[in-house]
Amino acid sequence: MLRSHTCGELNLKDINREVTLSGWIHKVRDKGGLIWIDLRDRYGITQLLIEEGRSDASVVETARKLGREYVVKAKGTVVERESKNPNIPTGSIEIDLTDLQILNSSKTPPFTIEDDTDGGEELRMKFRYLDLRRQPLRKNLELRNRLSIETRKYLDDQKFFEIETPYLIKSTPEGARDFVVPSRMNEGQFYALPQSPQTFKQLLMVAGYDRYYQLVKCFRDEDLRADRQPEFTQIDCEMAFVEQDDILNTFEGMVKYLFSTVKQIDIPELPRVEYADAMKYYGSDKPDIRFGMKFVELNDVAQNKGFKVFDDAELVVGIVAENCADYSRKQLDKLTDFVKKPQIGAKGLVYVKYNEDGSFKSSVDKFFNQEALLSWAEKMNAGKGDLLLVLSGEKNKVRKQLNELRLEMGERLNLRDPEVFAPLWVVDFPLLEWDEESERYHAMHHPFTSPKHEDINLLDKKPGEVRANAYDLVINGVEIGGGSIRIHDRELQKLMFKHLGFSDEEAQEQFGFLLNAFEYGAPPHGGIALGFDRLAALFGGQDSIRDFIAFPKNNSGRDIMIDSPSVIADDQLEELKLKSVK
RNA sequence: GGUCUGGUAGUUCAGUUUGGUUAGAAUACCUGCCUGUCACGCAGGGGGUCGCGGGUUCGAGUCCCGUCCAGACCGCCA
Repeated sequence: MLRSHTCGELNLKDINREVTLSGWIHKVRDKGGLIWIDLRDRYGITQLLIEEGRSDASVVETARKLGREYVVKAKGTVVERESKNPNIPTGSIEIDLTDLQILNSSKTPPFTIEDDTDGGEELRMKFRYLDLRRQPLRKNLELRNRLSIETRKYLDDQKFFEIETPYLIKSTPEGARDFVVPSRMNEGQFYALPQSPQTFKQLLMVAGYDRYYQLVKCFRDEDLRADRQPEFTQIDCEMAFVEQDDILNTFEGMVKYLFSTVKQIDIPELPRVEYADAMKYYGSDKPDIRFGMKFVELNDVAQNKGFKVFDDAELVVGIVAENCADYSRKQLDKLTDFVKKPQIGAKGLVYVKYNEDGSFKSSVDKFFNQEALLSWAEKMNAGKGDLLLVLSGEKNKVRKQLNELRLEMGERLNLRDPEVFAPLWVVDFPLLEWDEESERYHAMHHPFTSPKHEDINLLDKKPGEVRANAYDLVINGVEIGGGSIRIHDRELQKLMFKHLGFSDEEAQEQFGFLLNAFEYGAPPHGGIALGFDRLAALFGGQDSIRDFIAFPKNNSGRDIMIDSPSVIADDQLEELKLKSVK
């Protein structure tokens, strides 16, 4: 027998029990006459005890040969420790060894297998199987596992049906770049890996499976980020015979359920914020509402006072940083540099200090007297001791810039606690979005999203103003999910394709299967997809999804452990007709 | 495609601003001592293509040019 117990379960109730443990050598503390060994497995650490003179000589001899990460089998008796360690669950006992066998040796690992490892990012990726031995990574995967189980439980309770959809599908020009797979049996033709099972789940609705879900891998050949991987997992859902509220309520329920079962946190009713308001008050379609600092537009009090920068601006807008009037010149310069970074692109930053004595000190004192600045403060609901930060410029740009500044200030003022969760729905997204490059409208969500009924007549005249039955789930400034009520009418779908610049032929060629299906009794339907990796990272309090995926890719889309992607052999290429025989 | 930051011992970093003797620290590793450790302690030891290529210079880890790699971000991500 290799083990009778794991390394995480023995305690005082097991005293005198004969046990066999197997695991990895975490640490050896050889005190001369006494040797302690920390034996580690997935479940925890148990201390082994060897006493020179009393323990078997062969056990002492074996113990002195051990190195870090050796795999051993250890037999002995559970005894109470003379000096206990309150920091670990097994800290009151140790195993008085009678037998110790080396099951496998190990090279010295290139980094320490500790919670706070000395290993750098790249090295840990290369030896991912060692990194995964560390407790923080193990806990992340445990959390991910918990989330997937609870997600399935909730959806199963709600009569959802998990159905797998194919990974080898058809490439379409809309959306992200596809990963493609050559077909050996169909020379010169390619499959695409799904960016999402979108059309298949809609076809399942036509087929009558009115509540579908799938924890599914999706693939997008786009550049990576801390929260973006080329292959990622979605909780993909679709429902038939529903309106927007039915979907929001169902998945609001799921969000609450997950927070309650996995994090023991009660989430109150989710606010529903219109896209236009999110942009107006937060400058973002994924606002972080853990803190206030909402935008206040200042055009009426700040323009026409002789300050040309403001007078020429489409929008003058600011935020209030509470109790920051004592910011030094240096701190304000740093904030100015921050907004002037090329990635943010503001021309400058106007500040107004509302001093404790009621006076104002600003970067625009030349143009605005105390009375004028007081009117700003009143409009912004600022009090004594507060700092007003104001940007101006073209509306969409300045909102984006102030969003960055707001998040930065939230960070500086510790208002973005990773253990506080503030989910919300952002609703009424625009249906279409102008794309400068291709000079046509693109679907903001995807081409199957239905327009709001009352806005359909705007499609021809003002397509940019048409709102969609589309919604995002946003938590702590992270887009966790998005969905929409779909089009289920063939003619409306054809009309949408027309507005997206598809000819009838192109629409038929690429999405004919869907349009055809809509002729056979498609029910009203809609759905949502949640980014599962992001959800796990959010629950784990981290910004990067990488350590919530067992084997992630690096910044360049490479797996540096297995060294992929890689070149393939000539005969493989020939077989796929990707290379002609010389 | 772009911007920024970094690459020095097994590992994590300091040193580069202002070129100058034998490139340091911590940790890991090895040896010895140590009977209540648990970040064990003490003493000693080994360990370097300063990412790579070129240039400037009497002299380059340090300055210049190029290049590769990694990370963050912008573009991109329906």
